[in-house]
Order: sequence, then C-alpha cells, then structure tokens
Amino acid sequence: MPKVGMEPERRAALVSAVIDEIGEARTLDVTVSKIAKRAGMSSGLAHHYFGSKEQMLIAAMRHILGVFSQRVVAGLAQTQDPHDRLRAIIRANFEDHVFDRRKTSAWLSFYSLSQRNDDAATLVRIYQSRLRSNLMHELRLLCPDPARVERALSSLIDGVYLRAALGNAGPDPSAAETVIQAADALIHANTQRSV
Amino acid sequence: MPKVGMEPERRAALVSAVIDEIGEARTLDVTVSKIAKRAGMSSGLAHHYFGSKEQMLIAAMRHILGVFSQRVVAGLAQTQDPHDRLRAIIRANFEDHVFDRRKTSAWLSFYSLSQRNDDAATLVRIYQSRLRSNLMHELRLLCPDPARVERALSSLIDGVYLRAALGNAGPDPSAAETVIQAADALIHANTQRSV
Amino acid sequence: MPKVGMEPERRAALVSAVIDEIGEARTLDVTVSKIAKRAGMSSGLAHHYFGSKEQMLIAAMRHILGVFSQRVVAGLAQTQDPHDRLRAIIRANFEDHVFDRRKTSAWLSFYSLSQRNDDAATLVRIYQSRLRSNLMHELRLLCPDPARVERALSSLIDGVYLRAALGNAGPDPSAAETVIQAADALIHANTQRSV
Amino acid sequence: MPKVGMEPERRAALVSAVIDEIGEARTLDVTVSKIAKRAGMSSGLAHHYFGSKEQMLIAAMRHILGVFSQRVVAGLAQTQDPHDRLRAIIRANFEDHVFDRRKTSAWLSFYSLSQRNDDAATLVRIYQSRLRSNLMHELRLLCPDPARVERALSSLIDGVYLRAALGNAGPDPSAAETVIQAADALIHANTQRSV
DNA sequence: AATGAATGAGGATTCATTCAT
DNA sequence: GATGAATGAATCCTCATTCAT
Repeated sequence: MPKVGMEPERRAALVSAVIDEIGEARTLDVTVSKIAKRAGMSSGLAHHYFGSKEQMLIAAMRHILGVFSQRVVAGLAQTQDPHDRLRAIIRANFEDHVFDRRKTSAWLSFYSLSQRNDDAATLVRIYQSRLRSNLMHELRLLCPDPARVERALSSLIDGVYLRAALGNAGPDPSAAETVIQAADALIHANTQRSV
Repeated sequence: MPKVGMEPERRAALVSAVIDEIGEARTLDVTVSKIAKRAGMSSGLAHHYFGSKEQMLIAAMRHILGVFSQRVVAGLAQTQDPHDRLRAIIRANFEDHVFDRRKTSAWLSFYSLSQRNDDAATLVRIYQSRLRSNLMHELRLLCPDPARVERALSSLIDGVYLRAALGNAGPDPSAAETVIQAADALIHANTQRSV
Repeated sequence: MPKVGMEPERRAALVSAVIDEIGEARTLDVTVSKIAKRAGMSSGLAHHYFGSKEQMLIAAMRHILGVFSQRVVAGLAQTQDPHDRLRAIIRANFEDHVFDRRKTSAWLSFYSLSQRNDDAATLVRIYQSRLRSNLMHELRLLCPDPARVERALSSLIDGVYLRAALGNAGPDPSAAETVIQAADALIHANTQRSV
Repeated sequence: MPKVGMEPERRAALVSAVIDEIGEARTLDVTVSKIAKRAGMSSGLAHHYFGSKEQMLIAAMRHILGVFSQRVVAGLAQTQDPHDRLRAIIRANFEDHVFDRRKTSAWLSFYSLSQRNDDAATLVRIYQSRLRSNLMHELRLLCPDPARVERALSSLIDGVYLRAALGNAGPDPSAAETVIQAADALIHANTQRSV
C-alpha cells in the first residue's frame, strides 16, 4: 500500500474531505476517523500528515479562503475600469462553485472557529485585509470617503454569506446583484453627501 | 435545601449561565457541569429543568433573540414617523447591552447551531421574519421596492453582527450609524431608480 | 448506584488496585480501565477521583512509602536503646507484609517513575530524608562518622529491595538479618578506624 | 544508498541510540522511530535488523551489562592480590564512563524490564552470577563465610547504582570508595565473628 | 538494503445523562 | 427538589509493525 510521493494528493484529499464533512454535518464536530475514511485513508495517516485535528481544520479553512482570493484575482484581471473591477470583486465572492451550500456552511463553521482559535483568526484577518485592500483600491477612485463604503460593503458581503449558510437554498444568482446594487447606492450616496 | 417555586429563577439563572459560558468560551462546546456551577446548582438539577443540554442551548438562544425583539418593540413605541421608526429598529439591534462581545459571540454560536438543529433554525426564522416584517412596514412607506431594500438591510445587520463577533472590540457606537446611513442610501437609490 | 460518602473507600480501593495491578504486571504500563475494574468501578469514576492516571500512580506510591514510615515509627516506639532502635528501623523495612513480591515490584516501578516524574521524585526524596534522619539519630550515638555509615546502610537497604523485586522469591526473613549484620560491621569498622 | 557489510555498524548505532534515548527519556517508553532517527536510519531498517522493539531493548541491555563484565575482567588482569582484585572488581563497576547518569538511568530501566521480560531476566541473572563468582573467588581467600559477605556486597553495589540513577548528580568518585570501605568492614567483621 | 507510507489496535480522557439517596 | 456519584460511549492520538517501492 505505501507509495512514495503521495503526500500532496493525501493532503488535498483530506482538505477536501474536511470541507465536505463539515459542510454536510453543518458543524465542526466531525471525527477524524470519518474525515479520513472519506478521504480514503486511515485516521493514523491523517494524523501523520497534519499532526492534529486542529491543523486539519485550519488547512481546510486556509483552502477555502484561498479560493476566494484566487477568484477575486482572476476577476480583476479582466478589466481596468474601477466600476467594473468593483463588480468583479463582488461577483468573485458569489460564483456558483464558491457560493454553494457546502462551502458557505463550512465557511460559517470556520468563522465560528476563528473566535477561539488564533490560527483561524489570523486566516480570517488576512482574508479580510485582502478584501478591504481590493475594495479600497477601487473605491478611492469612485467616492470621497471610501473607508466608510468599504466598511458597509464588506459587512454586507459577510451578511449575505451568513444568510446563505443558514438558508437551505443552493447558489443564489441574485445574491451578487443585490450586493452590487447596494454598492452603487452606497457610492452614490457617499458622493452626494460629500458635495 | 429544596425550595418550592424556584423554577423560574433556576431556569433564568441557567439561561444566563449558558450565554455567559458560551460567550466566554466562544464555542458551544461547553459542559453542562460548568453551566450548572455558574448558575449555582448541580448538573443533575440543570437536567431536571431542561431535560437535555440541547434544550438548555435552545432556551438561551430564544432568550437572546427575544431580547432583540423586545428592544425593537420598545424603540417603535417612541415615534410614528417611518424614517424614525426605521432608525429605531436598527438602533435597537445595536444597543450597548445587546451588542457586546459576549452576546454577539453567543449569537454567532447559536446561528451556527441553527444550521443543524431544527429548533434553533425555527428560532432564527422567527426572528428574521419579525425583523423583516418590521422593516417592511416602514419601507413600504418610504420606497417603491421595499423587499429589495429589506433584503440588503437585514443582511447588512447580520454582517455587522458577524464582524463584531469576530473582532475583539466591545460595543461600537458607530455600528448603528453605519447601518443607518446605508439604509438611507439604499432607500434613496431605490426611490430614484424606480422613478 | 450512586452513594454519598463513598469517596474515601473509592480512593483506597483504587490505590490498592493500582499496587496490585502494577505488582502483578511488573510494569507501570497498566491501563486505567483494568485498575478501575479491579477496584470495582468504571474508568470514568477513577478519573473523577484522581483526575489522571498519573495522579493515581502518585497516590499509590505515596501510600506505599507512607506504610514504610509508619512501620518505622511503630518500631521505634518499642525501645530507647540506640542499637535496638537501629535494628527496629531496619526490620520495619523488611516486615513480611511490606517486603512481599507485589509491593517490592510496585516499589521498583515507582522508583523508576521517579526518574522522570517530579511528584514521584519528591516522594522518594521525602522517604529518603526520613530514613536518613532516623538512621542518623541512632548512628550519632553509636559511631564517630555516622554520615558515612548512613550512606552505605541506606544504599544497602535499597539494594536488598531491588534484588527482592528482581527475584522470584517471596518475603525473605533473612534479608533483615543480612542488613543488620552489615550495619554492625559498618558501625564497628567506623568506630575502630576513627580511633 | 544500500551498502553491503553495514550490519555491524547499524546494529551498534541502534544499540547506542537505545541507551541514549532511554537514558535521556528516563523510561523505556521510547519510540522506535526516535531511536532509529538518532541512529541515522529509518524505523523500517531498525526492524529489519532487530525484528522487534523488544529485541532492540534486549540487545542494548546485553551491551550495557557486557561492558560491566569487560571492565571487571580488565581490572582483574592488573593484580593477583585478593584484596586488590576485590577492589578492582568494585572499582570496575564505578568507572566514570560506566557510572554516568545516562547509563545508570538506562540500567535501572532495564532492571525494571527484567521483572517482566524473560530474556532481560536471563541477562540480569547472568550478570549477577558473574559478579557473584568473581567476588566469591576473592572472598574465599579473605574470610570464612564468603557467601554472606558476597550477598551484602552485591546488594550494596546495586543499591549505590540505584541511588545514582535516582539522583541528579553525575559520576561520583566517592561511590567506589564507599563500597570498598564497606567491603573491608564486612570482611573484617566476618573474620572476627567466625573466630 | 533502505525508506517511510500506511494500518489499526489500544488507551487516556471527557461528558451527557441517569439515578440512588 | 436537589445532589453529585456513576456509567460508558465516544474520540483523539500514538506507535509498533508491515510492506510497496
């Protein structure tokens, strides 16, 4: 059974299994044995690769948040127009394969974990910083008080995610549009007010 | 030691202990023994009153969401002006004694629980319905497509809550203002667009 | 099944079970489950009383060394003559119910434990100090360099114990006499030499 | 990577690693992986050479006790005088490179092992027989009841070892002298008494 | 010969829940 | 009503041993 060079595949399989397992169970209370079985290996091997259950969860969380960032980067590459770029950022967070039930559910569980786990908290902070930085870059070109708009906008994104995780519906194509329209409204109001 | 007529006090003490314990631990993984000790009684008695740990959690969650609604009702009693009433609804959700670290943390844990627990899900749905109904009542008087605004607004409220739960800061007086300003922007945009 | 006031009996039963189990297995590698079963209770209850396996072992060790001291005290109460008292101290360490296979085997395992466990090391130190102090009190009256004799004598006692633990024989009535004669020889030589 | 004729070196490296590992950990609870890593090879290879962890331990124990005997033989080669030879036997057991913390600690762990492992018990018996035989050979020339003296003397040697293993001190030059002086006293008393 | 991937049994510990008192 | 003793299932993690490469 032992094969060499399996580490990357094994780790990827475990990360994926963690997300599926948590997404299905809708809680972080999943057992290492079940995760390992889902990933097609023994619990011992899972520990061999990650050291502890906690590290497995963190790796899965890093993966999820990493995918968010990747999508954003991909979206930004498409255009130079600030408005379009802002929309791209928002849409990236709501693409079907990111914004599905299992992922949002795992996402909420991980956010909950970050309340008490330092590594998880760091990951959240990094993700939030990146999102803020991306949003700010465009908002600076679009309105006089970008920080204020950014605050509302990122909270809104998280809120929509939260509601998606709680709801029973699958990917919702209108979610992105709701946020985009709100963004327009916030920018417009911000511009008017400062005049 | 046994006293009669203690039930209401005991139950209240337990509910409060659950919230404090969860708020401190930042997870639902708290033990019945600790909760009971915090409430000044034995774990056996806690079970006597609530039947199971799950029911204790649900009762605490009901309490938290109930307080939200109470504050909203109290706020609405102050005025008849739609704009002011809308602001009152929003402010009710961010009053200091509701919007503190412990409560928001417990709130997030409960939301997470509602992903997998039917009773908890029902409570969330009831709370969301009430909030929606309250917001809609005012929005209907303020803009042509109130449902759209309500959707964004309630997500925004949850998002601000979520970020509060994740952050380390205590009550943030600006949270309510951020949401109120966003509400104004959304209403304004909704009005303009539909013209 | 729950009864009140059982704690002392439970703890004593566990301590006794630890000694029997270790004495029989001839190693500290015994399971809490087996100890608990031998003591007539569940492993959970054993943990309830001692908190951890380590603490169970320490309690058992304390018990064994405590019995040594008790026997010495009892022996010393019999006479005032230094020579007789010295013999009493030695004999106390080799009484049948102390110097039997199970106890000596457990004793060796505990000594081994004291190499790496601070609590166990402290217990050994206390026991050795007491023994030294008792021996010195008499030796001071019997020879000019009591410290030297004490050093040899206490090492000899431990050595005899060690050999008893390794051997397969049960209580050896001659063990005490061997040590007593050696003590006489050491005292005599110490007296002569210093002249 | 595989080299031929490496077996003796590999085995020696493992034996040495076992002693170091046990001496440092102060317990037999060391893992094969750590031993193998310390010896510069994989755990699989360690098993290849010794078949099982138990056999590794036994080999290490055989090595330690073998060194004792070698030192004794070397010491005996120096002189023909019974008194000097007796002292040589004793001193051989307390030479610095034998009587150091790591070795005595491993020694105690192995003695403990011999309580439950037949192979280990055999090794101890062989070592004790050799020591007894060596001591007896000289004592027969020095006193009327050599067996009695031998019994006390060998127990004393083990006792001094035991205390060394428990203590924190390194090699103690006075240990040998303490035993030698005790030997003189025992021989003298034995001679007197029998007159 | 050599590696280290892989297994799976085993064990300490925790904790919701029950129940005798 | 009230206690906390008692149970035992559940779970993480470790590690000797095996085996494909």
